[in-house]
Amino acid sequence: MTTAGPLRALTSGSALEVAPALLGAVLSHTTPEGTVSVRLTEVEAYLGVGEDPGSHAHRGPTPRTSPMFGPPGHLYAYFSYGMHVCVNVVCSPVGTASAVLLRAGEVVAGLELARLRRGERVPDRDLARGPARLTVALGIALDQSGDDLAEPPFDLLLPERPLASAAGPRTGVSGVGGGAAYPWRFVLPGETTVSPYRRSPRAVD
DNA sequence: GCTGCGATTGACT
DNA sequence: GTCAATCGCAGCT
Repeated sequence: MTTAGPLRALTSGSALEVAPALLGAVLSHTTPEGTVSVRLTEVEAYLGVGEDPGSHAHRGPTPRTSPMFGPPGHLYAYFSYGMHVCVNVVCSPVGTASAVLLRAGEVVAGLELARLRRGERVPDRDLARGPARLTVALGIALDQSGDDLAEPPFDLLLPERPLASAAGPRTGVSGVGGGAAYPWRFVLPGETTVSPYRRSPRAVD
């Protein structure tokens, strides 16, 4: 494991390079209640303007998506379906707007606090399985969008060398072919905390 | 100004 | 397996 420093250099590349490198990384978030750490087991890459119709940045910056156009290594959080918050790591030079969506992970520290946030009856492996669940387990709020992941209350530890990963179709993306047209979902093979694949309800064949 | 829809989840049949 | 909940944003009138 290294500190978040190298993240700065790492995130100057394309989301397609950064996404697999983030697998196995441990993201920590500290609040007055305590610290929760999640080891990332599943991520998804999103590119910028004109490159990726599934990306929020596809049509250019808006107040919501502006953090995606900001410096790399920062957080982009957005509100979805009227009730869920999902988090991305911005990983492109200023103005490029590519990012990596954190889809699932394994809670490796702060288990009790994560259980408190997610509910006592939730199995441990489900605590951070799914993008909105991961956000809740970490206690990240919408107003933290744009914050620097290399600064407190955050910490991001990267694996010393990239782990073996597998690529697959993106989930939850509508349009022709659904997410299958963009195989930019990366997982750690064999992990039990990888979220079940679900095609977008509106995907078109 | 108004309408439709989404990078989802959890509850229910 | 199916379905409702819920709201900000993009696109259109």
